[in-house]
Amino acid sequence: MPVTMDDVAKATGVALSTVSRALADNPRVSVATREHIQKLAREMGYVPSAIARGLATKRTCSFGVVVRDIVDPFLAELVRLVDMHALELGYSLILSHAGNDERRELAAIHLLRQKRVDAIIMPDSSVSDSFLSKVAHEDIPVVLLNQMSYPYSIGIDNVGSGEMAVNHLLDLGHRRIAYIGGLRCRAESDDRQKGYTRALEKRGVSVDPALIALGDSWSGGGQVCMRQFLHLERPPTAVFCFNDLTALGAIGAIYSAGLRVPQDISVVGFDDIALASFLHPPLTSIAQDKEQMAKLAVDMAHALATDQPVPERTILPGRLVVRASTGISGLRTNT
Amino acid sequence: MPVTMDDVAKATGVALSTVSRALADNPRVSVATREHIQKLAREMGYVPSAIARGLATKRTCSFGVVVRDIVDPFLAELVRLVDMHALELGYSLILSHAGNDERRELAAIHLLRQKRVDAIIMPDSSVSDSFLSKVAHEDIPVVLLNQMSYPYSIGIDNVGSGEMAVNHLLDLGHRRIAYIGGLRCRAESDDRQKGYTRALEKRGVSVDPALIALGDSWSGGGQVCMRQFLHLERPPTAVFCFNDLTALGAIGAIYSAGLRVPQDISVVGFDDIALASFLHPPLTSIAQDKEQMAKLAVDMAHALATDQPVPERTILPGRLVVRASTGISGLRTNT
DNA sequence: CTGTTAGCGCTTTCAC
DNA sequence: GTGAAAGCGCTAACAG
Repeated sequence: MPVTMDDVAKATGVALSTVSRALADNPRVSVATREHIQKLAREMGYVPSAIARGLATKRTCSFGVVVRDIVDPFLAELVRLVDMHALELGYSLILSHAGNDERRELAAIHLLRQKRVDAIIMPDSSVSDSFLSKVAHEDIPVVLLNQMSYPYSIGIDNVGSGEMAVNHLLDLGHRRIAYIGGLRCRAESDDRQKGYTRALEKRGVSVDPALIALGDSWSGGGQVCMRQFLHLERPPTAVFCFNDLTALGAIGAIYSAGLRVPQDISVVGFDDIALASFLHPPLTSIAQDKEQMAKLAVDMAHALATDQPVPERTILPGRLVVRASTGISGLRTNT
Repeated sequence: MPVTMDDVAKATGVALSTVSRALADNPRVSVATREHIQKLAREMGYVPSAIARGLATKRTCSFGVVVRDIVDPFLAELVRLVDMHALELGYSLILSHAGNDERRELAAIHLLRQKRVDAIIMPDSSVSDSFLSKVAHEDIPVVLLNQMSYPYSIGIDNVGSGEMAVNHLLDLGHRRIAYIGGLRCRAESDDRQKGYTRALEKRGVSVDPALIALGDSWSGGGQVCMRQFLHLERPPTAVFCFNDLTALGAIGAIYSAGLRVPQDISVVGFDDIALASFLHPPLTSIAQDKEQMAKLAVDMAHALATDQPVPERTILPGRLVVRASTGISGLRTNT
C-alpha cells in the first residue's frame, strides 16, 4: 500500500539503486538528480521501510529494554534518558515488562532476539549468574545496569553509597540506625546493606539484626518494615532505605504512629527520584547520576552493536543529597 | 550469522516451505515431519526473524507508543498495562518520548511509520486538531487516549469526574474551592475545569477567577500555584488539582506555609496513582480505570491493525477515592 | 555518476 | 503432504 522506492524510481525515471543512493545522501549521485529524487519522494509521500532496510543491512536500529516495572520512578527516569540518548544515535526502544518473574524476563529477551534488536539493555535484571554467562556469548549483545559481575555493565557504587548514607546519619549523632532492603536487582540491595554494615563497624557501632528488614522496593514494604521497627523495645532513631519509594512508605508509617520526621526518626532514601524534593518532608537521598548511566549504557550498547571497541565497565559514584528528612539525633526524644 | 530457516531445511532434508509450515503448526504438514522439524530447529538454536516475517506479511506485530513523559506515574502505569495487554495479543511496544514538543511528537510518529508499526497508541497527545484529522486518514492507524474529538479514542469522563471531585468538596462544606490545571493532553485540563465550574454553579457558588491557576502537571507547578493562592486575602479552603503530582506539590506548599492538610485546606488529586495512598496524608483522588483504558485501547489498535470491526469510542467514568487529604470545612479555622 | 543484479529470511500461492 | 518459485522493499557489490 505505501509508496515504495520502486515507485519513486519509476516516477523519476532513474534506477532503483540511484533512488536508494539519493535518499541516503550518497555523494556518488549528482546534486541535481539527488535533489530531484528527494523532492519527488517527499511529494509522493514516500516513507522508507525500516523493516526492509533491516533485512538488508542486518541492523534494525533498535534496542530492547526489559524492565521489571516501568512504574518504579527510578526506572522510568532512566528509561527516559536511555530513550533520549538512543534517539540521538538513531535507535528506537522496544520496551518489555518482566515483573519479578525471571521466566518472563527470559521470554522477553527471546522476543527481542526475534525482533533482531541490535542490543538489549536491562536496567534491573533479575536473571541468575548462570544465565548471564550464557547470555554474554549470545548473538545479540546485552548491557546490564547495576550488575557488576557482568562484563558489559554500568552501575553505581552501591557499597560506597550505602556507607555514605549511613555515615551521614552517624554524623548526625544517630546510633540506632535501621536498614530496609529491597529487591530490584539481585545484588543491589545486598551491596547497599554491605555499605550500611561497613559504616557502622568503622565507627564501632554494633550491627543489630533486629534493625535490618527486607522490603519490596515499594512503599508498601517500607511501611510494613517500619511498622515492625516501631514495635521494637528500642526503635531506631534513623532508617536508611533501599530506595525512595521504600522511604516514602517508612515515613508514612512513622507519621501514622504519631511520630515525626526528622524530629523523632530520620529517613534516608536512595535514587533521588524527581519526586523526592516534593515529598513532605523533602527526602534526603543518595542520587545516582542517571544521565551518565543512561549515556554510558547506550554508548556501550551502540559499540557492541557496531563492533566498535567497547568502553570499559564503569562504576559511578553516588552523591548524598541532604534535604529535610534527616536531622540531629535526639532532637525531640532528649528534651 | 544466526540460524535461518534455510539451514533448518537443509538439516532436515525437506524444503524450505515445509519448514515454514511446520514451524507455524500448519496442519497441512504430517505430524511426524512437523515434530521432527520443530525438534531439530530447537536443537539448532533457530530463532525466527520477525524482521523477515514482517517484510513478507506486512505486519510487524508491534505498536508504537508515544508519550510526553514516561516519568509521569499515571502514564507509566498506563503504559505498563498497555504492554501487558499488547503482549497477550502478540504485540511488542516501541516507546518514544515527545516531551511537550509537538514537533518531536510528529517526528516520533514519523519514525514509527518507518518502523511499520501496526498501530500507534498515544496516551497524552498534544497534537493539534488539524493534525489529528490528517493522521486519521494516514496509512497507519492511531489510537488516542483522552482526546475525544478523535474517532479512535478511549477516555474518561473528565467533565463529570471534575464535577464529582468538586461535589465531594462542596459536600464537606467548602465554598472557596480552587482549581490548579495541567497540560497533559490538550483538552483534558479544560474539561476537568469545566466540571469544576459546573459543580460550583449548580450549587450557586460563584466562580472566582483568582482561584483558578494553571500548573504544569507536575509537583513544581502545584507548589507554585498553591503558594500563589495562599497569598490571597481569602485563600481557598480546598483545592482540586489536575493530577496527583500537582496535588503533591500543593500539599508541600501548604505544609511549608505552616498549615495542614486537611485541617486547614483539603486537597483532591486526579489519576489515583499507586503512590497516592502512601503520601502523607493519603490523597483523595479521582481514579481512572487504567486497566480498562489500556485494554480498550489495545483492542481498538488491534482491530484497526487487522481490519476487523473497530469497537466504538468509549468514555469511562471516573471514580472518587476518598482518603485523608479531604475533610470538613472549617475544622480548624472556625475553632 | 548510474544501472544491473543478487541477495536479506521469511510467507504464500501454485503445482505435483 | 511436500516442493518450487515468486515476491516483500531495501542495500550493496559489481559493472559500465
